[in-house]
Amino acid sequence: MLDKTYRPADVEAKRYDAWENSGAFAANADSNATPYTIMMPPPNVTGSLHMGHALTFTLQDILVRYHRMRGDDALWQPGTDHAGIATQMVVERQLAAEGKTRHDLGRAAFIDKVWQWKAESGGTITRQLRRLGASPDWERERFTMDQGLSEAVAKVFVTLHKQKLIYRDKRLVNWDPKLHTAISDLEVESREVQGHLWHFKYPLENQPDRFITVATTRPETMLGDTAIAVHPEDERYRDLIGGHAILPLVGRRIVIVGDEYADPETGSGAVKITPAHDFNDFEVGRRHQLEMINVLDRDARIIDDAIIPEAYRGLDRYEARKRIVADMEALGLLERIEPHTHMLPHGDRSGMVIEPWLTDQWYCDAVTLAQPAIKAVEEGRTVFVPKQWENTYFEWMRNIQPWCISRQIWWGHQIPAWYGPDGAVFVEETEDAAKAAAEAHYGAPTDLTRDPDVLDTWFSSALWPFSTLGWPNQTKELERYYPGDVLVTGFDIIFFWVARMMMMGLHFMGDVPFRHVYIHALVRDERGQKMSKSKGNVIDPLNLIDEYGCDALRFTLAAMAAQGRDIKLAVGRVEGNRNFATKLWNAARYCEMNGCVPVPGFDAQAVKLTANRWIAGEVAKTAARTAEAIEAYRFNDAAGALYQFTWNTFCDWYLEFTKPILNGDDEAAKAETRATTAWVLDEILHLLHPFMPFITEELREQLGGGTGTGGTGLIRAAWPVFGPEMEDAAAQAEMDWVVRLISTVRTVRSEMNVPAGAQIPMLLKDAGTETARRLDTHRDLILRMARLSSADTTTEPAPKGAIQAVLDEAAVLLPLAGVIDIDQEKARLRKEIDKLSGEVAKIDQKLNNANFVSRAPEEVIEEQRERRATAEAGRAKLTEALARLASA
RNA sequence: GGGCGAUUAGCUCAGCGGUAGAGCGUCUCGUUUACACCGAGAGGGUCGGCGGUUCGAUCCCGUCAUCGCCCA
Repeated sequence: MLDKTYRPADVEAKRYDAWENSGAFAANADSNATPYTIMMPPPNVTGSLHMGHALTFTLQDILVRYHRMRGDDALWQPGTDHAGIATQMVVERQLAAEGKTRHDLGRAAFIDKVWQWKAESGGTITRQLRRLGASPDWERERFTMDQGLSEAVAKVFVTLHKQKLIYRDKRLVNWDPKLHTAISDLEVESREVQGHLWHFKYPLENQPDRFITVATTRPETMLGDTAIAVHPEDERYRDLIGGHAILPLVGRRIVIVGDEYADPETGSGAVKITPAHDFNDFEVGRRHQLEMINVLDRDARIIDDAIIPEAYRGLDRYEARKRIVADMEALGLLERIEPHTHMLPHGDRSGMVIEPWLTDQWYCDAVTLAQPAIKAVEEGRTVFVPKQWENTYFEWMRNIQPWCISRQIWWGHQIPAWYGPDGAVFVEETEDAAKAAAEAHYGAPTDLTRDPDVLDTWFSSALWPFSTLGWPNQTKELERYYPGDVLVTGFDIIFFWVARMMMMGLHFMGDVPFRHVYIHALVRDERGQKMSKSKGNVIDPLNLIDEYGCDALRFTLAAMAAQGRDIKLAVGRVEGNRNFATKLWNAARYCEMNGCVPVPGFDAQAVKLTANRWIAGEVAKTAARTAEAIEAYRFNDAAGALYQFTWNTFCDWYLEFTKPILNGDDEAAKAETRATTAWVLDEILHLLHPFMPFITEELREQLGGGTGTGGTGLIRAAWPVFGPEMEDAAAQAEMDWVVRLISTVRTVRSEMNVPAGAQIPMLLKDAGTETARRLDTHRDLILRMARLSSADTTTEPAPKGAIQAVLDEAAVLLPLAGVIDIDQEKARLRKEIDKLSGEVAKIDQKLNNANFVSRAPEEVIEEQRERRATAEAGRAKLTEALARLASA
C-alpha cells in the first residue's frame, strides 16, 4: 500500500543509484538504434549548482530521457572544464592561507596541487547534477585537461599554426594587472564609472603662447602620448594638422594629425593619442605610423625607465594620475575638470580595471574561421531556436576580432611552442618533435625553451563536441555521435562557446557540431532581478529539492521555460508543482485501493464503455501533444498538457466518472474500467517520466507496473505512440455533454445557494432521443457528481418555481419550489438572458455587414450563424422560464 | 548611439487574425472514505497609448511611452 503522501527524500537517492548502477544512462555505440546526441555544456570544475544549471540540465535531461524512451541510442556527454583562471585562483587562495604563493612552489608542484584539489573538490558539480536527476552517460565523463582532450588541443593548435590560422603578434590586449594575464574581450565587462574629464593645455611648438586643449579620462597615460588628433574637417584646428605640440612634463615633441576618430562635438575636439594604452588610439597610431610608447608595467605601475620623468617612475597608475594632474595645474596647464560618467573595462574574475597593454601574444584568426560558421547558419545547417538568436550570432561573428588565446597563468594547456636561442619558434605536438624540427633548422641539437603560457580555457571547450568522442582518433563514437542533435544553453554563452564550437567543428570535422541550438531563458528572481550573491536574492536549487522534491523543481522549470522569455521564479510555483506530484501520488493510491492494476495485453482500443473509450482518446491526444511540444522545444506546452490531463481530465473527471462503475455490480464493466484506469495511470507515468523521473519510476515499481518491459524500469520503457483510431469522436461528444450537464447543475446550485449536501431532483425537458439515451447511460455518475436525487426526462411544462438552465436542445430543470428565492432566480435568469442577448447582437452586427458576408470564409460565417442560433434558442428558453416565474 | 525583447486578470505567465486562457492569490460553499499539498463554484481583463492594413486586430504594420537585456 502506498504511503499517504509522497516523500521525495526517501526515493530520490535510491532511485538514482539504481538507474546509474543498472547502466540505464549509457549510450550504446554498437546498437542499431538512431543515435541522439547532446553535448553537455561542461560546467566549470570549480562551480556548484545554481538555478541556471538547474534549468539547462533539466531541459537537456527531458530531451535525453524522451529520446531514450523513443528508442533512440541517446548519448548525453557529460564533463567539466578546467576553468584556467578560476581554478588557479581557488588553489592560490588556499596557498595564500598558508602564507604562500604559487611561485614559492614552482610550476610543476603548483600544477600537482591543482590536480590534488580537483581530485578532492572537483566533483561537487557532478554530484549535484545527480541530485537533479540528470541522466548523462557518466561512464564517458570527460575533463578538458584529460590526456586525450589535451592531445586534441595540441593537435588543433599545431594544425592551425601550420595553416597560419594561429600566429604570434604584438597587439594591445586586455591586461589584468592583478592576475598578470591577458584576457579575451569576452572576459571583460564594462561597468559604468563616475570619473572626470581633465582638460589639459599642450603648448604648440614654436608658439609658446598658443595651446591646444585635449580632454582625457586618463591623465597618467599622457607620459606615453605620441600625437594629438583633430578631426580633419574641424575648422578650429585645420591649420595645425602636420604641426607639433610639446608634451608637458616630458618635453617630447608630438605630431598633430587629422583623423576622423577625433569628435569635434566632444570636449575640445582634440584628443591626445596614446597608442600603447588605448584601443582606439592604437588604431589611430597604426593609421599614422605613430610611435607606441609603453609607460606601464604588468602591475599597471609607471615603468622605471629613462623615458619617464624621474618623479613618476614606479608610481601606481592612480597615484601617477594625482601627481600629474597636480603638476599640470602647477604649470597652469590644467584648463578645467568636469565630472564624467563613462564605461570602464573590468576583469570578470579579478574585478580590476583592465589595462590595455602592448604585449606579444598568440592569436587565432577568428575572422577566417568565422566565415564557414556564418555560412552554416545562413544555410540552415545549424538552426537556432528561437530563431531570433541567429541575429546575435551573426552580429558577433561578422564583427569578430582576432582571438587572443594565450594566458599568462599555469593551469591549463601549455602552448606547444618551443623557442630556440635566437627566438626561432618551433610549434609541434610534442617536445621531441620540436627538438627534431630545431635540429633540422639549426643543423645540430639545440636547447629549446617552451613557451610558458597556457591556452584560453574556451580553446579546449571549443573542441568539446569532437574531442570527447576520441578525436583525433577516428573512433566509432566520433563516426556515430558527431554532429550532435542539439546544443542547449543560455544566450550568454553564444559568443564564448557556441560560436567557437561552430568554428572548430567546421574546420576540423567538416560539419557543424550540432543541428539545433536551443537557447533558453535566464532564471531571475520573482521580481525579474538577476540572481546574484551581492543582491542576496539567490535561490539555491538544492534547497528547493530538499523542500519540495526534485520532480517539483524540474516540472516547474520546464513549465516556465517558454521560448524567448526569462523565467521569473517564484517559490510558490515550485510548491504548486509539489502539490501536483502529491496529486499524482494520491491518484495512484486510489487506483491501488480500487484494484486497478495493469493487465498484461490490455488493448485500450478494444474497450467498450464510453467513459473508457473517451479517456483512451484523451491519452492518445495528450501523448501526441506532449511529444510534439518536446520536439519543438516547447517545454512549457508539454508540461502544461500533462498537468492539465493528469489533474483535470484524469483526476477530476475520469476517476469520478468511474466511481459508480467500480462500486456497482456489473463485473464486466468493473474489470474493463479497472484495467483502463490502471492503463491510463501507467501512460501518465510514461509521459511524465522525462519531467518527473523519480516519482514516476517509484510509482510504477510500487504499483507493479512494467509488464512487458522486462522490469527494467520506466527509464527504458517505450514512449506511448498511438494512431488516430484511438480517438472516438462519439465518445468524446458524449462525455463532453456529461461534463457540461454536471457543470451546469453545479453552477446553478451554487448560484442559487442550494446547500452543497442537499440531493435534489433534476428534469431534462425537450431532450432529444440521443440526449435521453446519454442521460440513461450515465445516470449514476450524473446523480453522484451533480449531487442529485433523481435525473429524468420530461415532456411536461416546467413545474412552478423550478430553476432553469439550458443545455443544447434541452432545458435543465431543478424543481425547488418553495426552497428557492424567486426574486433571486428572476435576477439570475435576467442576467443570463442579457448575456445571450448581447452575444446575439454582436453576431448580428457581423452578419448584417455586407462586407463580412461577402469576404469572410464560408466556414467562419457558418460558425457565426450556428453560434447565433444556439444563443437565440437559449435566450428563448430562459425568457419563457422567466415569464412563467413572473406569472407564478 | 546601435540592436533585441517585453508590456494580456491582484501576482507569475501562456496564447495569437474570427467566442480572452492557466497556475497562484481572493471570495463563497464543502469531513461526497485517493487527495485540505483536497473538492465544487464565483468574481476579476476597453490584451500599454495612438494611428494604419483588414469584412474583422490582443494578434499583422507604423509610431510613441515605459521597462529590461546585449553591443559601442
